[in-house]
Amino acid sequence: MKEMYPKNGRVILHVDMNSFFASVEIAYDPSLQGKPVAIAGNVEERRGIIITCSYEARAFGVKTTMPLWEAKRKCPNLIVRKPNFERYRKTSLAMFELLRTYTNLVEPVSIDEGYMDITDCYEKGTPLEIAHSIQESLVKTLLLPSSIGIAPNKFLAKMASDMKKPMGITILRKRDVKKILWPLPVEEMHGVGKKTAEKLATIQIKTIGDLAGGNDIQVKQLLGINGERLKQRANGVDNRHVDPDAIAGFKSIGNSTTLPYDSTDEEELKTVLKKLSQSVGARVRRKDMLAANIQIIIRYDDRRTITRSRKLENPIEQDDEIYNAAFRLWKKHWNGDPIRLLGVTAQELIEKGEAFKQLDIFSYEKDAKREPLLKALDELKGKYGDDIVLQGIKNKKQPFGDNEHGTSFEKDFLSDLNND
DNA sequence: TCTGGGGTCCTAGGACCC
DNA sequence: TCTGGGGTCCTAGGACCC
Repeated sequence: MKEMYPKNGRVILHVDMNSFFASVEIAYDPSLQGKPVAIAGNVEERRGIIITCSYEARAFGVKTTMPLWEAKRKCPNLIVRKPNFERYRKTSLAMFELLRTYTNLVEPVSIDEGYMDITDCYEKGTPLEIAHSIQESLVKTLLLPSSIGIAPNKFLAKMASDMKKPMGITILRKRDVKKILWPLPVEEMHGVGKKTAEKLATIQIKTIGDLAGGNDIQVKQLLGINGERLKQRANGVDNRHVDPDAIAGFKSIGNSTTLPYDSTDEEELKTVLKKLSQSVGARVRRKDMLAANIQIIIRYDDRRTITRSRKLENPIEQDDEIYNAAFRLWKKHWNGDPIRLLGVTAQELIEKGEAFKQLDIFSYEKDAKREPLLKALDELKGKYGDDIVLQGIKNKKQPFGDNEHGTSFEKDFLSDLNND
């Protein structure tokens, strides 16, 4: 059984929790067991939509993103709960802790799914035995159902976990790709949405098999670099590693809200912006980070959506700083039409420690190799004043470090010095 | 009576520098 | 007088996913 996979191949699991939010609510309130349960945003408002729902609700035709009124029409006995994100985050942490008892090579992808590389876990059993053990533990300790895909790479594992829900375990071998994946519509592929499927249809690519055998040049012309990747995946090829640190380097923190009604009321909108800025600020500070760029999102009553962003001279973290940046963007770019949704996002996040280092000019002094530059800096400072020199460094963006930017800056600086 | 909120990655054009 | 090409940064938007 242990020869199930080639010696040099990998064994990747994709663990996907079934209707996670609804399952967590049911785990907390067992009286919901076996009933049609849905989690919906804006429960009181006309704009509530289904975020997720139990399989009992799905049997009535209730689906994710369906407006609440429609879901209730399809399933009059639907039990509707508001989302409890704090609860889901905690449960998610517990779930990933459980996965890490099998291997450290666990890569969370979202709140309710992740990849595991169990290639070196053969002492714990066959891949199938390990998957069963994980699934049972998740039920026993957290009362949560899951589906698991077993495959030689991430893409196939992801496709496999989708095949049997709920509580499924599916093995997808490379040699099964032709028989199992190729007949499926290309839209079933992870990474292919409606637009990409439409584009592919123009060159007669309708199934995953069509894409696998598609003309390289045509596909690339149509979809760019993504086309090449998708074609490889369609052929069962995916060399991405399971990276446990991938989630650590998150790129942005944002909050947005759909207003109860479309609004042009400046005071009202300012209050919303302020609230959003506060919540973003709290989250940024909790992570000990600073934001070097603030973005706002405006969605108008006709669903037209614009984003406007601004890079900041100095990274920020405080609520009022974020609000000021957001307000200025809003003031400048709002065309006066009724607004349906507002959002504030902190981008280009840097860790506080890192930010300090970047501004710490004296770090040069610790590095003997920087001696000539340090002298040059002193000379420049004497000539133009500290402020101007520091501003010059800032504008170069990459003043320090041993990378190529640092080196080129060093050259720039010295050549400036010689020319002037 | 329509379609939430949290993200990531990619593309493309203009500014600017060399 | 006329005028190249490469590289990076910034900004905006689109596609996709859960």
